[in-house]
Amino acid sequence: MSDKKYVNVLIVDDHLIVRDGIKALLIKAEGIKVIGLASNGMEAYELLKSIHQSVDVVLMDISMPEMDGITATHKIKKDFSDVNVLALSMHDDQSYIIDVLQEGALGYILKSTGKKELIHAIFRIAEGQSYFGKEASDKLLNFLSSKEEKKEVKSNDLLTEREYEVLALIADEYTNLQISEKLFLSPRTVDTHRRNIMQKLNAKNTAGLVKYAIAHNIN
Amino acid sequence: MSDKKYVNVLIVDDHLIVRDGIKALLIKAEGIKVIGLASNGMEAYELLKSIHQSVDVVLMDISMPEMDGITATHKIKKDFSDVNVLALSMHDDQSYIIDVLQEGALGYILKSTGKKELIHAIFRIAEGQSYFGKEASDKLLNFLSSKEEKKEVKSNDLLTEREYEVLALIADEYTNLQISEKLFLSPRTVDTHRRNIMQKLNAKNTAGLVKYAIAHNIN
DNA sequence: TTTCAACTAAGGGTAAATACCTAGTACTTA
DNA sequence: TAAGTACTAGGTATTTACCCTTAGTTGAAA
Repeated sequence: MSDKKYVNVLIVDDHLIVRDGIKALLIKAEGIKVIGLASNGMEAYELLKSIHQSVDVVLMDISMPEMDGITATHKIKKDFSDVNVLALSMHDDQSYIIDVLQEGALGYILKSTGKKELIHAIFRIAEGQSYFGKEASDKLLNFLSSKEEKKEVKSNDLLTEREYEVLALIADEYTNLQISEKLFLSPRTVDTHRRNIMQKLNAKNTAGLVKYAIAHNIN
Repeated sequence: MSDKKYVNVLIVDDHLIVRDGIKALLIKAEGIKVIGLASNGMEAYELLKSIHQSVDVVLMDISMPEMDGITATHKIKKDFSDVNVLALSMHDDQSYIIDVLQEGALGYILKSTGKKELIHAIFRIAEGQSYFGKEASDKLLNFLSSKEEKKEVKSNDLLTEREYEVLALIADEYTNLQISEKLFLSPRTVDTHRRNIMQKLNAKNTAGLVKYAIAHNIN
């Protein structure tokens, strides 16, 4: 992108107002051009199929319906490795940061970041360099200094259809028994699903499950 | 505001990018002027102390640190009753909608709403009329047709300091026993707090508590 | 065609949460 | 000074969640 005139940006966020807002923000920034908008990971991926040659930076929200930002980043880097991803999230949870960076995002900043820092980050990412907001840096250092690395790294499989279904009902305050009735399953099966989900997500209990469900828009 | 030239808007949201984004959005809208920004309810309230005469509409996010949008709306309508509030949220949970409307907000729209609808809503609210996005309308009808009205209405007390503290730890995946150790309490006391919180929030179990905690930025 | 993942289900536990109840102390407010 | 609220904590019980393990079926992929 060294000799291009603009950094071409694709904004991915499920909230229209946020999307339009960031677009309006970036329009006034010199050297940046918003060339696309998508409301979820799937849409972004489909859009990139036709315009990936002209996209320099994807501004990627993490929590979205249809396809979340982490999955989308994975698919994008797999198929369009020349497109750089900057994760933009409200969450400063260590696991999201780690996850999306493992999928190939070059940077991570919070939505509570200022306009200046956003623009700076976009230019950095466009050059193929990394950029982390303060919170992301802290969490990263925290992660690197802990010994849990391997454990966490290998636990990034997505949930299965059935597991998503069960998780959604858990987050909706259903008990295992109620879930089993709703899904025509044995309570023991629901119990098994529940514990499998907990293991996959490194959740200690229901609280952890619900936090994941909300962050990933599962419902 | 009938003979003013502009609808003066105050934007309240905890995410700087969202705040700046909406501002950039509205700047291009004819007849609307963004005259203030605040990053939480407390800041908005303090700001209104000096400029409430010139504010027509407060665009109020629901989930914020320091002081959430529901509490802020309450304080604003109490002290500056001529200022109209339009709630702007990512959540379409019935309880938030009901809560903020009970505190005096005139409208409720989601962040997934489009720019056009946002601007339309702002003009409606500025005129003292109500405006609800589709999702809010649906939930409202749902609420009105249910018989739980009184039960829900009377259960809007805020939690106490201690209860917030306990709730935060619950959402952080601590068990009652761990919480009791952290706060130097008897496990029975934590249990009592937990059940009191559940009653106040109409939560059925831990899942309900965590959902509330996240939506209200308790941590 | 066998290997694997997803889905199903159960035995046999322990730990934790949920429910209903009472009750003391400390502090504030009417 | 009486009433109320927050905070504390216990008794007693049931229900639900959580843990470890095994295992059958199905369908898809290697």
